[in-house]
Amino acid sequence: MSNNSSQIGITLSALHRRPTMKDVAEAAGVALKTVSRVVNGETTVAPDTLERVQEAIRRLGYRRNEGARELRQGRTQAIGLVVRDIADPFFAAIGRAVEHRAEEDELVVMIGSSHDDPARERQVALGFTARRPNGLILAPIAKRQDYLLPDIAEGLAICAVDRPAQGIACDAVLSDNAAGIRLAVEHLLHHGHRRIGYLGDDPAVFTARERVAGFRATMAGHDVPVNEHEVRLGSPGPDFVAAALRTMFDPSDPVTALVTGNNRITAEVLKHLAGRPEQPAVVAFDDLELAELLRPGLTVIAQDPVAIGDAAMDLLAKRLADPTREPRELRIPVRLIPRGSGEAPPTN
Amino acid sequence: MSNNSSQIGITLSALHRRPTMKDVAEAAGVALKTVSRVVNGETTVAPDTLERVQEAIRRLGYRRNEGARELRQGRTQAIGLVVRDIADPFFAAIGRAVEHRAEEDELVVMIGSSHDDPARERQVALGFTARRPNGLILAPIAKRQDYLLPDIAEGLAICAVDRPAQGIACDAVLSDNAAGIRLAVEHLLHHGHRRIGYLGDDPAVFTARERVAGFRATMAGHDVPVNEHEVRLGSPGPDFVAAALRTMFDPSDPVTALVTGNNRITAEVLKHLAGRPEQPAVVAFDDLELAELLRPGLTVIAQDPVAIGDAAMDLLAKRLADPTREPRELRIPVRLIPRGSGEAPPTN
DNA sequence: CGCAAACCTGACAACGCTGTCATCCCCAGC
DNA sequence: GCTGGGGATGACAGCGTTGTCAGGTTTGCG
Repeated sequence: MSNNSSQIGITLSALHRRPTMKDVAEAAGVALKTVSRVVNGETTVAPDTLERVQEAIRRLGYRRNEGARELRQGRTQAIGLVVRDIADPFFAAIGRAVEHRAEEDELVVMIGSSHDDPARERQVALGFTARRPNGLILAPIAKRQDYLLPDIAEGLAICAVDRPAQGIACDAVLSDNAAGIRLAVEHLLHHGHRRIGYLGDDPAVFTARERVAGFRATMAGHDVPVNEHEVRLGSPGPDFVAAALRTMFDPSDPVTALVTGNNRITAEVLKHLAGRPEQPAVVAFDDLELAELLRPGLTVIAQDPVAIGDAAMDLLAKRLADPTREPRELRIPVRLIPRGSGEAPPTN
Repeated sequence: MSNNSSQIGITLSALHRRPTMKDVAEAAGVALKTVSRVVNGETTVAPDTLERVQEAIRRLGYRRNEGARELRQGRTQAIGLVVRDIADPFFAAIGRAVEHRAEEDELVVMIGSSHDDPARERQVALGFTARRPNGLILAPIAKRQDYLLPDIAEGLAICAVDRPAQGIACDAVLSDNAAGIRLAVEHLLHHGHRRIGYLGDDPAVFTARERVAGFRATMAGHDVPVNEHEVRLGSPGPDFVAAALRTMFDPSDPVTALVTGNNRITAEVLKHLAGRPEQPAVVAFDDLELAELLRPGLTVIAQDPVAIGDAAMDLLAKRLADPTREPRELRIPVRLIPRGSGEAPPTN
């Protein structure tokens, strides 16, 4: 190796070159192709040849170079996973599911976060597709994903999660956002609340739109009027939440319950409520880790990220098997986990 | 393409073959090698040639096949990351840091979980190294990692995190476990506690040993006697925790404070304490997401997973630059986040 | 004008593997 | 003894890229 010269000082096993099929073939006294047959478990190898080759593989510690194999075959046995933030428990759980399924098929999972930046989404996704993976699972942030069109044309299977993709025809796995909020609202209505406030994310976000629509639809379906100043949408943050709560607790007509539209808003709301006299019933979209430790308890609408990841892998497999199939949009059910909040009648 | 025949029904852009450098070269009327020069930003290309090639690249939508490049160069521009569970917030945060650094260097991150299974650790790690990545970051679970010796000999940079690796010489980045527990104990001692219980993980776990050793050392350093039945080590779980608490709250001589050795134990302890009359001061190793929402507050020893991931990437870079350097073990400081618990004097 | 140096370009091999096809051998069957 | 067929093996090309080296053209300068 050329860099041996710069490796002065290395003692014994100075940077050994990996054994290749060629090395194994020489050691076993067979042709390279025969080694390939053995490595790939083809059955047309005579027993004693097989034995000799396997022995040489063991002796040299040979392992197949997947990169070379994949170049030859035109596809990398891998799945790209682009999420908004892998440190977000929701996406981490999706990642776990994807990884679990990938392992069964001996696929490598390449992971990256967009951190809600459209340019990064694109950069990370294209960085993955340049490796020619079998599939790409993507939590879309950018307005359009049409930068993936060439990859799709070339046979890449794509599945959107959390939000649908735009500008490309691909499968998608989404939570049933509206139904989740319906569960939350009906839980509160059922226990006697009528003055219910809603705090949601910026309506530019797809899921936020679906959730607030679910809120309005459910309230309307039960003939409960909604005061517009009790439906507040904005970027989660202390200022937004503080202002929203101030309006909702206007003494002339305070709400008795709150529905929060995502976990960042929930956290902010709970922090604010700790310092306020009003203690409205809160039902939150998104489960919180350790929510069962909170006192009072917090009733939540839990998404099912593992089911989402699983379903996404299913859809990828189906698309790889039949690239012509119609793109499908799957809705994963959410469920209400009652932990006390909203189960007492309104207190004012 | 051979599979065009099976693609009956595809309309317009039936599975296009990706353009290669050869295609670009033909389109631009230059040699393949010149395209390579342009793609790699070499400066020895005449301005008008450059222009022609770039135009052809744009027109064909050419993107370099990283797999082929990496085969040629012998290394995949990638980092393998094997953690215990990517859905664990601690490892997810390490993942985020690694990914962030990797992105700067245009490295792909391959991620996988061992789920505390030595065989899986090995399988996942070897699956990654078969792709010849630049580096591997590993949270060791298996007794020994010597299955990686061939990869090391071939130039793979390895860095252990969370726990040291065994059977191989490699860098490691660990939390300063003993110092963390010292902070916890001294926090309690400082506020008047003397009867302090310790609940830790199974001593088979490296970090658990370091932490309980920190507990004993600190108590001894302050001349506070330790009752053996108040130091309980075992696999986190309801039964273990319930039994441990029963002993510690023995009416004849109950503890007034508890130190918990990891987050699973902490969660279990808090659940149990909610149903008990005793309300000892708890200081926990590992921060909990949303711990600030808990009432009463929970003082914690927070590890710094982002710093761990960062440091691991640093060490990999240094090792790649100089494969002969001595392996180093880095200790990342932890810090105490006071949130109220343990700040009042003992109540019994 | 001549020659070296600098610059630009391309032919070719190789990275490690697999697909295709050819070859060889052995034995059954006539 | 000859042919056919099937099983075992190997030679070779090629996946898409980059490193090496050689060749050709231009420029600078004595």
